[in-house]
Amino acid sequence: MSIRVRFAPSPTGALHIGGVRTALFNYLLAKKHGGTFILRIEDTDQNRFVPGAEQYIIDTLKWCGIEPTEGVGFGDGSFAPYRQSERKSIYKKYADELINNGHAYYAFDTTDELEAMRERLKNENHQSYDAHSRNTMRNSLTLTADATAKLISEGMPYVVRLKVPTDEVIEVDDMIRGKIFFNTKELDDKVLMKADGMPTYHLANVVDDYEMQITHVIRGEEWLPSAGHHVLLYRLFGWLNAMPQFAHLPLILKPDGKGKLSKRDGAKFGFPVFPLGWHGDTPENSFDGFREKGFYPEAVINFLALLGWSSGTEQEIFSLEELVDLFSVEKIHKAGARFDYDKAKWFNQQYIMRTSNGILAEQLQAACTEKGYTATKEYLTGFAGLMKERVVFFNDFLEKGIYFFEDVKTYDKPNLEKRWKGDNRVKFGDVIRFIDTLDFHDASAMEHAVKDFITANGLKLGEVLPTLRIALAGTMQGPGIFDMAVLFGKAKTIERLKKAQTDFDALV
RNA sequence: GGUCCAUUCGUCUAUCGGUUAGGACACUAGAUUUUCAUUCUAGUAGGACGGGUUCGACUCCCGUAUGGACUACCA
Repeated sequence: MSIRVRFAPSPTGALHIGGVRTALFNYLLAKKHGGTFILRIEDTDQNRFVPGAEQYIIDTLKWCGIEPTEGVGFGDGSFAPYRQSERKSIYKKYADELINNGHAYYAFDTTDELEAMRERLKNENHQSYDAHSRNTMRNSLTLTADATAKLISEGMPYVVRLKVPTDEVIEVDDMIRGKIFFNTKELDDKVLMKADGMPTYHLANVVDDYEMQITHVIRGEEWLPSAGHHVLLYRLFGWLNAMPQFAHLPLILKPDGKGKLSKRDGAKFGFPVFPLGWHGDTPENSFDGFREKGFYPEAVINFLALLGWSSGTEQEIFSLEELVDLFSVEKIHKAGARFDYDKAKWFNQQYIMRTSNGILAEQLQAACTEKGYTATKEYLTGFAGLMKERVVFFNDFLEKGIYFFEDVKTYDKPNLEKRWKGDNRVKFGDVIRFIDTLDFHDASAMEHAVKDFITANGLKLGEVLPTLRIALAGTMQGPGIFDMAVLFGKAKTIERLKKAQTDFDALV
């Protein structure tokens, strides 16, 4: 049987980076075995539904290059619909089946009654709606069949609850953690159908995974505690032989290790926690994502893949294809992994350095257009070659390399003051005139010629060279002086040098 | 409180009973360079604790501690 996995997020806002990793691991398992990767939208909570969230999920998967083979936004396959809100009647059917078999029941308790029950049980270990307390509540177990039917016909709101059997052991076999056991006396009577007619996660998830013939459920560790309920449902439905294999992924933790990474941590720690930007209704609810920050999707994927998984080798840089090839659920680490932004940056830097100058030039062309810069492909190719080892984010190219596109507006005054004096200052014009006589094609030849000229004229390399750099770039940082000069061309270089000479005199 | 999960350098991890416990990020130092970056070299740093099992334990078992998740008509 071929593998079928699903990524099943809830459209309650921007997709968290942890969700992206869950999607990635599902994708990797599917691709590795030539299986099917499904996107299912779990929109059963009408109160938390956020417009645009579904599209955000689709856009994210596309940007990351981990596209599902079927599901919302990716084609119908043969198991549509993939939106749970469109599958209500299916859940109703199965809930009824459970009720008819005595495995579920109607419950009419109001919020107040539920609170009173919890208050009453405060001093006991079982504070929940379970085998201990259900006989004290208002439900079809304590009411007669007639009374129950009457309440329903009168329009009394009700939920359907799972009737958890007493004192049985449920075994969950997790691919990452091994066997986990739950005693049903610790399990509560989970709500299966809500008063609004929508199923809860537990019912919808199990029903859909069964109906969609899911073979492997890869999801976050937060689902581990309710996995017992899920296995119970498979058993009660008689689906045990079709039950998927479970793999509960370790959580992605905050950098300080205190709890799982949450969306507010982005602002708190100063890095993105979302793949793409999100425009909420208020500025506080709007965030930049990895994409806006200047990350490459390949770097984000690589980084996320190694957060909780390792190939077992010492290789760190993996293409998606390599990840697919090497992936195995058994190699997933058990413990939670802290989010390490420094490492994420390192990955991005690696990807930028490994991207060809030609491709970078194409990407830069678009960025330049946005900023109103005009530059030839040839110029941008040269620029990319000079700058790519000096940037971490793609956005750094135009920020750190602004002087490749605009005139130098400010000079590094402290560093200039140290050198703009004596012979260096006096003979700077001579240096410019000499440079003007050179051929601007070979940076290394220029460098030798200028250095010879400098020493031959009794000047110091350590004084002249930095001033040339500041003249051309305004800053002490950046590519080789003559690499820049060649790229700028003679006219622009000489123009900048001459202008700088006047500016320097005014400044220092 | 209860249930469940976890625990190797600061961080991400390798190790599937016998290793000088390896790599990467970060950090420090040095080399290279006109600067920055890249690159290279070197260094600091680790098996939570206590019991077992075993000839031998980071590795298996138990306990403790610590951390985490869950404990909604949210997912």
